[in-house]
Amino acid sequence: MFELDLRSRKPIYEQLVEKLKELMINEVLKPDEQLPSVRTLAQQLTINPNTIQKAYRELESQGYIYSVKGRGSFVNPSSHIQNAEKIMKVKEELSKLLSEALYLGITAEDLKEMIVEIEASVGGNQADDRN
Amino acid sequence: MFELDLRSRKPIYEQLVEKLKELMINEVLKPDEQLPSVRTLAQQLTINPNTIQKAYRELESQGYIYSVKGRGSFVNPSSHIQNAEKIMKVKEELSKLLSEALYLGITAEDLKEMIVEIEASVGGNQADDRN
DNA sequence: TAACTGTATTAAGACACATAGTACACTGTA
DNA sequence: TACAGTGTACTATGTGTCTTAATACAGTTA
Repeated sequence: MFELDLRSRKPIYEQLVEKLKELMINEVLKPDEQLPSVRTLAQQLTINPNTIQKAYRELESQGYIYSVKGRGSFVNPSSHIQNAEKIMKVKEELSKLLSEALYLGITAEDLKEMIVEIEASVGGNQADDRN
Repeated sequence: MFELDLRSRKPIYEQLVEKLKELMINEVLKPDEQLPSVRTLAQQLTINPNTIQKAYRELESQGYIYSVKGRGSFVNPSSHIQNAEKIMKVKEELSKLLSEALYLGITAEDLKEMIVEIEASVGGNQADDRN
């Protein structure tokens, strides 16, 4: 499914959160699709089930997935993610990173171009998904 | 000078790196200006000098400051930062964050507007600083 | 019932973080 | 030359997080 860097200073469960987010954002994992169970994914990645669970718990608290005891964990449609506070956080992070990029000499035009490319690759199909 | 969250899961030295970067990017700390010594800053923030040193070492390895034994630590002009690898990293981080922002429903127009605002606030004075 | 799901708990080890204390080399100045 | 200030290095210690391991319980599905 993906690879982890066990020697990284970044915790495994955080790497998992990032990778899984990526798969959902790029719609490799589609809305309401079931994620691998904590045990099977742990076996595939040869890491402890508790570590998977920690990642799933984090993803659920951020609104990216929902879990049902006895059934499994599933991708939450992006339109269902609680937005108010979450969007603030992302914007703050973005603000820092954009400032740094400009400081390093990346031009505003470069940055705008990045947005256009990412928007195209990720598919602009969220507009009609809202209710 | 600034505040730290000692109870955060984020290490103090990383918070320091972020805050100091911010001050340099916003030109509160100007090129070749001297930073507080590890001991005085440690006293001001009531944390250990070793922690300050760790932050300074990190900033130096990233090219943001330079240190001279016996004299002090100073802000490195942004045009002197080695760019090749560093810009790649920042662009990768940006790419992830921009994808997430779009996924959460922030529009490309919002993002472009952010860039314009940040560019204005940070001062577009880097173009004529290069050699 | 049986096999699968999520969830919770405790214990242990490894590792990074932060502190404390000490020491050395270098620079600038009285 | 002294002295105070600077960066830098090292060891030791305590603390917290991460990760693993082993169980256990509750709910769902065939």
